[in-house]
Amino acid sequence: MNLKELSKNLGLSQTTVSRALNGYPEVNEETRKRVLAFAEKINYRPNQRAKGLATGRAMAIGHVIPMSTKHEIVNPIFGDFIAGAGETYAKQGYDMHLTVVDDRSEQEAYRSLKSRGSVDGVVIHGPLKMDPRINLMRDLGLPFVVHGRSAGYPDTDYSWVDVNNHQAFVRATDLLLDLGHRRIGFVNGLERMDFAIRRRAGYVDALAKRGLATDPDLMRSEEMTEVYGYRAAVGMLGLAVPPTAFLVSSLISALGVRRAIEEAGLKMGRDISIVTHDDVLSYLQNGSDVPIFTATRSSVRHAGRLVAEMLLERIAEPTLPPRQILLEADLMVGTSTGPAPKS
Amino acid sequence: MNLKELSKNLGLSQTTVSRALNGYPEVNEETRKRVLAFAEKINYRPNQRAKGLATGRAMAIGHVIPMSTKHEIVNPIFGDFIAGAGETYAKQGYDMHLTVVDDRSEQEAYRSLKSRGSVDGVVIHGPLKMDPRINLMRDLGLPFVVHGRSAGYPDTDYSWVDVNNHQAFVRATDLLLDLGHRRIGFVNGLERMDFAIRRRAGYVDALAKRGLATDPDLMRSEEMTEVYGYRAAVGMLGLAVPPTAFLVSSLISALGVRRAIEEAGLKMGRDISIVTHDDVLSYLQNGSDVPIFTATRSSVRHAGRLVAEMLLERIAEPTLPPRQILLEADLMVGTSTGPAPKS
DNA sequence: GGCAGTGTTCAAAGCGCTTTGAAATTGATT
DNA sequence: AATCAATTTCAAAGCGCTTTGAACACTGCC
Repeated sequence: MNLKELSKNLGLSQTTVSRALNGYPEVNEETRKRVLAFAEKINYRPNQRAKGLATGRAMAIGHVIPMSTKHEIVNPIFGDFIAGAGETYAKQGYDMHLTVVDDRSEQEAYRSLKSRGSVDGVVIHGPLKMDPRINLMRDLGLPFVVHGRSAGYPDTDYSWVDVNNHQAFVRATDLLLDLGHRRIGFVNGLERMDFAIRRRAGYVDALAKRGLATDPDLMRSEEMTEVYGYRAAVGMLGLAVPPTAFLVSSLISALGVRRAIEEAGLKMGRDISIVTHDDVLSYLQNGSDVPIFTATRSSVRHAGRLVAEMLLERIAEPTLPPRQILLEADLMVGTSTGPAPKS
Repeated sequence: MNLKELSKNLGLSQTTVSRALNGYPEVNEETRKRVLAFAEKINYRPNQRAKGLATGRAMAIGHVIPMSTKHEIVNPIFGDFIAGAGETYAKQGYDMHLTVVDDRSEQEAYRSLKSRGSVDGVVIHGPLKMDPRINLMRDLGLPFVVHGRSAGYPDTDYSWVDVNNHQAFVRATDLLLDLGHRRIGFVNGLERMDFAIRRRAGYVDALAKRGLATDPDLMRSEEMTEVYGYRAAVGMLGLAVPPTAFLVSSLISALGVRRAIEEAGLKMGRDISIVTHDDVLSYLQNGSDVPIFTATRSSVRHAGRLVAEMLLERIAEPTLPPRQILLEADLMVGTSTGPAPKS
């Protein structure tokens, strides 16, 4: 059933019915009630494409998921982020449009979204340092919000929601240093990613503040899988002077680190400490009452909600200046940390 | 730039340009080349909504993700499934449409997708036993493919792609039985889900075949998180006669089971065995060369590709009879299994 | 009675595309 | 030269909605 038939059935013009349904004031209250009641009864819902064509708005938000052909990893935080954002979209009547692309054609994907008019705005995931997508979005005139930040652009130039990664990793490192650890293995994410750069800086700065130098043998950077965490830890534990603690960028990799530790016959929290970042993924809680891992914690789902809200706000008021939200991570003490063993 | 302007620039009618772009035969080859070249040059892309309105096809596939308000879990396999499906969609020019809904309004979400004309078909995720969505899809006349199956409907009545969960869990249980285990703790997923029912049946049948009874104390069913695996294992290990092996429905829960085992001072593969199901998630490989866990293995990403292919095929040929694919899981022996310890 | 103002409804145009049915052009055939 | 068929192009209608500008029906007021 479409608007035409609907209005014929009601003995009204399409105009009036459309206005009644969309809450315009120039409709008699009686009439509106009658229209709404009937529409409800027959379960009428306007065709989204036709509506979009007429209004020029897609009522949809685009998410582009790059799928590197090399390291075929799907970002594990993606599901939770989407869940948070999707909640907000649903509330405001927006749809979510997903595109999976191999990383070579990512820019093309954004262009295509714009020129085909499929979305009113996009979320930029996993920003790199000086990410070209930010300039691309500006050129395209497509509203966007970045989940994370992109060093190289002034922070106030675009809208983003980010965790204070630097601060979080300074605090995490400080905690380990306070416990007496001096050799801290750093198991970071891919350092083309902005977040990983900032975490590394936090780690390095915290060491420097106490006059400690970094040791390249104690710093790894990779896609954050469980196996990577395991390998990195095995490697570092095999050093002539192994670390007494690990600082890890993801709970998933931390699971791998723990595996390596236990395989080496060491006890986590006694022989060796771990601090990790925890994105509070729903299927991977960090323990229940007492956290397993001491962790910097920030919910990616909550970030998803915030990003979506900010983006919809920008779409509604495109002239507003860019907005930013910097979330502070909690530092939760769990059972994975303890004083450095006397050597 | 739209079709109207484009054709004006070319000195042709919209009709001809449209046909040239869409590969219709009744266009002079010269003309087609000229049109394609120009369109390429100015980077023209037809407006998707207008196209959809004119053709009646949305060129989009819907995925509805229920977000239970109670146990706020996002299915961890979702990312990988989407990656697989997205690949196929991209190849064939389809978009992906996501809706996040709380589970009470799930049916409404499907109705809405249909009546608003947002999608040409949908994928049904996480089917329950006798899942009402299957009948709903039929009523709506919306093409669909189920990822999994729904007991209660005849298998040949609808299209699905499923893993042979029963067979996989028979084999897994047999393996443990062959190793001499007699008390096998079963850490299953939610048993309203079809896959969990079948796995349970596999476990029960394998025991029965050897004349062994089930013990309710050794069977748990929950949402498959890490913490659940941990708690379930802790509980069972505390029994008067604890199990000597665990059969687990998800690698993530298996990580929790391992944690419980190690916390109890036991060694996995020697004191106690684990067999788990492994969905081959990209961020959670089951070890590298030698699997950590002995596991029944079936790639959810591959399933995503198959589901997408099947759905697009159904959309193209709606009169074709339903098709089914039953995937057999591999049984990979890792380091988590060994003979039952002598008691 | 005429006018302005208000409230309510409507016909028709337009969003950007596809597709139908007709027209124009060409070449071959009689 | 006339006819026919095949090839190529076009104008216009239509997809289902919104929105503009006009019309209609009241009311109250001079």
